[in-house]
Amino acid sequence: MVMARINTTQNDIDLRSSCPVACTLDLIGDRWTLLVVRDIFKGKRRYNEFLESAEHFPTNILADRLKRLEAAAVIKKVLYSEHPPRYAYELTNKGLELGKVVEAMYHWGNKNILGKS
Amino acid sequence: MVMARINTTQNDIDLRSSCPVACTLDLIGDRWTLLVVRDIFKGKRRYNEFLESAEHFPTNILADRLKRLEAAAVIKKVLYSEHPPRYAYELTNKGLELGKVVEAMYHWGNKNILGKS
DNA sequence: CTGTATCCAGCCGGATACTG
DNA sequence: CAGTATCCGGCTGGATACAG
Repeated sequence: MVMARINTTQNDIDLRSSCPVACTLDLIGDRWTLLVVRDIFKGKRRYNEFLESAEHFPTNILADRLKRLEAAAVIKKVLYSEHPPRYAYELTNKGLELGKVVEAMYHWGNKNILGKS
Repeated sequence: MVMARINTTQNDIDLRSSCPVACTLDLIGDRWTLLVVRDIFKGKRRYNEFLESAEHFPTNILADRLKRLEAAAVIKKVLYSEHPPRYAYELTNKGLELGKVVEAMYHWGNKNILGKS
């Protein structure tokens, strides 16, 4: 059942309910999406930098997640060189605010999975 | 590639890297797991109460996620009636600390998807 | 009520090749 | 470098039936 839909140009995202937690999970509830956001927080900007992450994004998955995140206005592409055109991926305000979620996961994982601090 | 493994009695969970965010996603990075945690925070305790949530858990998915979360010591089963035996699902300390993550998602979804507050 | 079992379509992940 | 395309096995999810 579909409650609503994130209105994007290309990539519609169905929302299951009006619960903010469920909505958020509909957008970022998978094993890869938030790693892109994490990488940008860590200073990465280009496609190849993401590919080099420790978790080894499959390239098709990376391309898909970048599109989804851009469609949801969490990230945006910024042209930073022409001939050939090259883009950098930046967080929007929406994306920057996801920092709280990433941080919470960082602390939780550190303490409750890795047993640090 | 497997970096490490959450040592549980039944349900081993592979970790892709030593990044706390990636580890956390390996455990709760899907569209359903955190909804169980959310429901317990909302006061739900029994199998049927979870099933009645707005998002309509498929019963096999719910059973699987309860097992995973129990194996990872995020929740625990508490016997609260005998004849027939009935269990309530409670959060452990580990689970309670996931509240930060759920809260962060709640606020983010409210503001950035639902457009409230 | 509290699950388990089964079926199945479809998506996801993983690998790899290819293109501009 | 920055992606796109393709292939494929397996898991996920969704529905439903069944059981203690």
